[in-house]
Amino acid sequence: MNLLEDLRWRGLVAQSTDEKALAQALEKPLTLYIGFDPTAPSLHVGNLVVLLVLRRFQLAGHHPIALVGGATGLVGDPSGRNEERALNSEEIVEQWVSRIRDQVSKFLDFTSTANSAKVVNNLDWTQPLSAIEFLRDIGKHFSVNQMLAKDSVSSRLEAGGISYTEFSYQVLQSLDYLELFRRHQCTLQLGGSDQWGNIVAGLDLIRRVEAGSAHALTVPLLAKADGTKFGKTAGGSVWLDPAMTSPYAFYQYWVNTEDRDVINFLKVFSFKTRAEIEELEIAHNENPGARQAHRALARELTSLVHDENTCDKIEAASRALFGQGDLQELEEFTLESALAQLPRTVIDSVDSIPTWVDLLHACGVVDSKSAARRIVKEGGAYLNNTKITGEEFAPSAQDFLFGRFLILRKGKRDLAAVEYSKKA
RNA sequence: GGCGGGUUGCCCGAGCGGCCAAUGGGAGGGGACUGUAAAUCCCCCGGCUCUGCCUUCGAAGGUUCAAAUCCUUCACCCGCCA
Repeated sequence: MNLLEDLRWRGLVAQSTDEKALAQALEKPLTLYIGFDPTAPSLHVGNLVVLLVLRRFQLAGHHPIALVGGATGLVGDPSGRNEERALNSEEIVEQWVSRIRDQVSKFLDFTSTANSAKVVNNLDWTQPLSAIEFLRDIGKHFSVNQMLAKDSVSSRLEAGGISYTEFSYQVLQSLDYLELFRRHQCTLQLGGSDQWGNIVAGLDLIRRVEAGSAHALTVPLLAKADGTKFGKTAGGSVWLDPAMTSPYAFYQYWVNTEDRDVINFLKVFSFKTRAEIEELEIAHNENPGARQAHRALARELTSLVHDENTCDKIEAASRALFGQGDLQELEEFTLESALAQLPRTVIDSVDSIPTWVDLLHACGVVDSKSAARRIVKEGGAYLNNTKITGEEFAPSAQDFLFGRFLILRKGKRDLAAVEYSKKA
């Protein structure tokens, strides 16, 4: 199965320019790129879809370029939005660019001699360009009629308007493609399906300016079976940055995937072969309760985005904390490393231990003490896996496992840890 | 520029002087059932030093014993006419 067939099987192809031409071009190594605009300090799992497609291309022998939009991030892409974006300051964008550059780099191979990856920043060629040059050399090739016809623009015109700034976005992105075509013979741009218009605009520019031909391939927006947005939880996006979404929470996000999504997610995110995934599908259908496919998905992604060692610890933690076994029977070391993955708070005295409500709040699991009290009232409060009642309940010194730890649980799966540690 | 309508809790949306922390839906949370799944059913859903107190209904003032509800000014949005 070749790359394109594999992508199609995984449901990763939304639209492309002439299929035959693209398939033919892919027979030899080519250079391709994807852009990521710095709209946040970190990428999230939604960005992962297309980033991993870039990785798939590299694994298939092609030359990947990850473009970080230091320039486009200052302008704002109107695609898929019905409101004008608030502009971020240059300092913020610059900071985000460097963080996202590091993040993106983790997924690509820069050591390969045959097809090493590159990371570029479009500010490098946009910055030196004067407004007059931009208007004369680039702007002249764009027809406003066509620009207005793009979905991203026309839908905004109906929805109340668009600034000249965002209207110009497609020109900047086209310039990127042209630059990469010139500098690196880049002849394929990937992107989410909402990027189709921007990508095609780039193809036109390349054709006009360089009389060159290049390709476009878009990846569908990932849909969940229940119709809700992929990659969001109650707390917001699931980020790749471990400081923004803990590796434990990241792992849990995948383990909690709905049954009817799990096989699809494996296709989209996993680098397992078709045969391996089909095997997991059979296992899953035979015994969904075992969650084999879920665990495989969570394991692979956590190892990839974080690292294997962290993933091992999280798995051990999950087994320990969600297992049927008695917490008292766990080894201290296992418990300690399990708890290290959880939101936690430290107390330095067992003379007057705060109430369960205060401790849960201190761990940051709930926003307010009222919320914590509500949990107790509703019967969803646990200390060391034992249900507690009474809003005033406070743990006692004997409750500390190994004299050091308390495990707080809210509901079925929301855990937090309290550690007793004397002040030095 | 003129006239009219709007701005309510995370979102949508009722309320139009006291019975309003504010109807209803969605999202979210807890419970039951399960499998750390879905669906379903029940419950909760501003905060706190919690039989009470504090802060919320675009912003700031005002009328009143009492305002999300009335008046004034300001900001933003949306219609109709120019």
